[in-house]
Amino acid sequence: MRPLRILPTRLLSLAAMRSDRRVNEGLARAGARKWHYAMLATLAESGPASQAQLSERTGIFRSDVVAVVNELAERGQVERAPNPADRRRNVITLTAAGRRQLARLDELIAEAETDVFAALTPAERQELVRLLSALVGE
Amino acid sequence: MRPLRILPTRLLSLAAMRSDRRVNEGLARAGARKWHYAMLATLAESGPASQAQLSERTGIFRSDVVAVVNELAERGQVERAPNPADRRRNVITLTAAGRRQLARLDELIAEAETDVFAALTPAERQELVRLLSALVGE
DNA sequence: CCGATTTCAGGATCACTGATATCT
DNA sequence: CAGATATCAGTGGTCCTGAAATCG
Repeated sequence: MRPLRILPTRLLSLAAMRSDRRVNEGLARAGARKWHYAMLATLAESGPASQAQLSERTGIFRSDVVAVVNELAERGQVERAPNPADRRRNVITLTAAGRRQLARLDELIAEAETDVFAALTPAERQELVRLLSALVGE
Repeated sequence: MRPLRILPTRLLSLAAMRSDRRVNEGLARAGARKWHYAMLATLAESGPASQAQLSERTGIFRSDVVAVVNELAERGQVERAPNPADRRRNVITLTAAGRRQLARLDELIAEAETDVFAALTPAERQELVRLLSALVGE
C-alpha cells in the first residue's frame, strides 16, 4: 500500500485546500468570497450575461447563482435587469463600483498567489499550470 | 487582467474538485467517505493510535475525529479502548474487518486515480506529484 | 494550576437535489 | 406540449470556533 501522504489525489486535495484558504483570507479583507470574484471577473471578461450563462462560465452551481447576484447587487457592484427580448432571463451588468472592487480583488489574489506558489520557480509554476490544465481538460 | 480560467489558484481548486468528486464516488460504492479511508490507512501504516495522533496524521480536524471513529466502530472496522497508561486517551485499533474494508477502498481509489490522471503520461503524473509536494512543503 | 485529550454544540461555506413558477 | 430560466427550500460534508469534563 502506498503511504497515505503520497496519494496523488490526496496531495492535490491538500494543495488546493491550502491555496483556497490563502485566497479566501485575501478576498475576505475586501469582504468578498471566491464566487464574488469569479462573477465580477467573468462579467468584466465577457460582458453582461444571464444568470444561466454566469453559472456555466464561473462554475457556480445553477441554483446558487441567485444568492451571489443578490449579494453583489446589494453592494451596488452589479445590476440585475429583466431581459426585454426574453422575459425568462435577467441581464446582469457590472457597475463602476463593481469594476473598482474587481481591481481590488485582483490585487489581493495576486498577493495570495505569490504566497501560495512561493516554493516553486517560475518555470515550475508554469509547468504546474500546464499539467493542471491538461487534467481539467482544456 | 488574466483570464479567469488561467488563474493558477483557480485551476488548482477546479482540478481538486473534480478529483475529489471522482474519489468520493468510488468510496461511496463501499459506503465510505474520504476520512474513513484516511483513518483506516493511517492505522494500517502506523498502528494503533490515540485520537489526537489520528487527527495529526490524517488531517481530520481535532473535534471531528470522534464522529469518524464512532462511524468506523459501529461498522466493526476499528475498536476504541481506553489507554490504561494514560486515562485521558483512547487507543484506536484496526480490526480484521477494517483491513478488508481498507483493501476494498484501495482498489476503488486506484480506479479513481486512473480516471483522474488519464490525461497525463506517467512522467507527467510523477512531475505533478513532485510539484504538489513542493507546494505543500514536504 | 497548567496542559493535554476527548467530547459536544454550533457556525459558515459549499456542492448538490428537487421542486415550483414563469416564459419561449 | 417540451425546454429553458430563475428562484427557493433543504441536505450533507467539510472546516472551524469555543467550551466543558476528565486526567497527568
